[in-house]
Amino acid sequence: MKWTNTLVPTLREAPADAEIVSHKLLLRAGLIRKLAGGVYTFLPMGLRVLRKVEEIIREELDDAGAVEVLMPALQPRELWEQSGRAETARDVLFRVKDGASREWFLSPTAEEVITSIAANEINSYRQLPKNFYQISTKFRDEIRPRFGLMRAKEFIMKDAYSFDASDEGAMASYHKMYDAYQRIFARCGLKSFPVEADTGVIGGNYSHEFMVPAETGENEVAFCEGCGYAANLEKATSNLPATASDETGAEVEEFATPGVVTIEALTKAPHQIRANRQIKTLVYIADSKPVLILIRGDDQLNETKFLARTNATAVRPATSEEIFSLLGARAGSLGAVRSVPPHVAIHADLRLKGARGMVTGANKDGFHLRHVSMERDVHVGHWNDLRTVRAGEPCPKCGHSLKLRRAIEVGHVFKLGTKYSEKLNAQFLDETGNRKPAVMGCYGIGVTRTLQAIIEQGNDADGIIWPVTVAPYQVCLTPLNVTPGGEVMQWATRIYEELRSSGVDVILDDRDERPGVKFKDADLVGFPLRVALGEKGLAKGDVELKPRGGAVQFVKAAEAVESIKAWLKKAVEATSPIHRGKE
RNA sequence: CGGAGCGUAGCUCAGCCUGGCUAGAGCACUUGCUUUGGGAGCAAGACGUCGCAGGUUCGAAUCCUGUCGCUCCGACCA
Repeated sequence: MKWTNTLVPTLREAPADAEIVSHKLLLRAGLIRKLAGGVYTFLPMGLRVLRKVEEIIREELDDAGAVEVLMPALQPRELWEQSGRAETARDVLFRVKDGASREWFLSPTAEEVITSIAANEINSYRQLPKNFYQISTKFRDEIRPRFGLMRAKEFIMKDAYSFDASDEGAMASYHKMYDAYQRIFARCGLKSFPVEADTGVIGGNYSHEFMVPAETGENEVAFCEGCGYAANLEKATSNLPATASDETGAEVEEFATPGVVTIEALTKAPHQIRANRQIKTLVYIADSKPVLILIRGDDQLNETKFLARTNATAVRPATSEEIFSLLGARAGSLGAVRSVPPHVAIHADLRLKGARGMVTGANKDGFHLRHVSMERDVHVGHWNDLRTVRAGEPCPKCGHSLKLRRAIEVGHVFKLGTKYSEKLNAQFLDETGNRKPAVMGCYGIGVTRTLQAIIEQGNDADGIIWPVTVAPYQVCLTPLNVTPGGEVMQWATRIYEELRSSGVDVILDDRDERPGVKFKDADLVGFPLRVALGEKGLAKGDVELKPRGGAVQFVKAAEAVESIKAWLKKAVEATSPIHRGKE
């Protein structure tokens, strides 16, 4: 490709609405342009990267036995009603009506469609297992699009769905995808790591997210350097000792605490009750039913864990009016010992199990209770791990100290089970002639997000540093004098043609610009190898090879093509350290 | 949806508080000359519905009201 033939609108300054480095560089390097919040056009350089990431995904998934399909973005509303998600996913669904007022959803994902295909086309265990994938535009009405491609209303996702005859088969499919993901991200030059993820109402332990460490990531991950344990903070647990029981059987006693409405305030004089001796009482509404949640005073509720432990589809904190009408007291004086209506379920964090001599609200404004024993005084209906892990707590597997870090979620693998196959009748006949629902898994990769994560991970003050496997062009040929027919252009053209005919991805910067401009642009866009040709060098027969972020080396012009190919070969190998077990 | 901020040239921004002549600068763009190994210099030029609508006023980019859009924090995130 000749530079003057394509469009690479680089910017010296980043548009003011870009906040994080990868977003700025996407704009400055001319990869994308914004049409509206969360909606972007891919310009030639951006599209080339996107296609390369997609191609890596295709190669690895095909290799892992998945097959590509393409499902419609327009999906009939009725299908989503069948799965129940017309309601549960309503907030993210884009709805459109056709001329006959029929309602359609723009696909945010495709479990419904693929499962209906399976329901119609897969009838026998002989056809299983199957794994279908597609790479397509997805739509989600994100409340708040963010950071360019990181969270967009319209984005490109690879979604895959596996169908198996048995649970063991589903696990095998799951692990195949898990392994493929490791290779995909490694080949994209990304340092990524899998973490245990929340599985929501479906339950089970078979969900992993693939994370790219980044301060700007929207996820927080707990991990252990001792044994490799890693989990999304929404899911992470730790191995903390139980709450000590200070005291023996004294009766519950009310005491006045005027004006004290926080855990913090109760730790101070005159009460001086340590936070870990307090019970925090939270009121939530789970699908319109009020519930009490008890957490130790020094702990934080993990809403995701709580949601996963109820059968509710949605939970939210109760409003202050709801709290008052339920318990007759305001937040700050709440407790689960007295005046709790019998229909209200009480959930408690496991860390409170067996705790005695605790302090909690009296459900009477300005009063608390002391000498509270969880077992004796509180009717806990559900004991679960509901707290949020903190850095420094012992790893649940090996006891080492846990660390926390922020990360970008680029992929997710999930064992679904039979939830969708049951609702949408994706059944098959097994060896014995019995009708069974297929056991499903689903697997997503945010392709556009992955692209941005690569930039977030690979950049410096000069611009993007692309891994050679996904760079828009692997080589940027930079003649410093573009006079037609001149010696520099003659050499540049010859090398350019030879590289192209041997399949090297090369862009020829044939602009009549000063060298500084060309160098700055090449660095900004981030081509892995820049080959500069100037009159001075050519007088000695030399051209200059400069890897992005590396040192210059001179090679003879006549040997330039071979040197470039050799460099690329090494670079590709270095980016793909994980080799497939191919015969 | 709650909180905060911002909308002036393709990009970055000044001007607004304290209303006043023809609305500015840098970069980018066009033409010419010079320059030519890390975002050149000089000269000339083109580019604006000051987001939009209404109001106040002799007069509005500037003040007021409404509205739309964008960004950030929070809530939310199959």
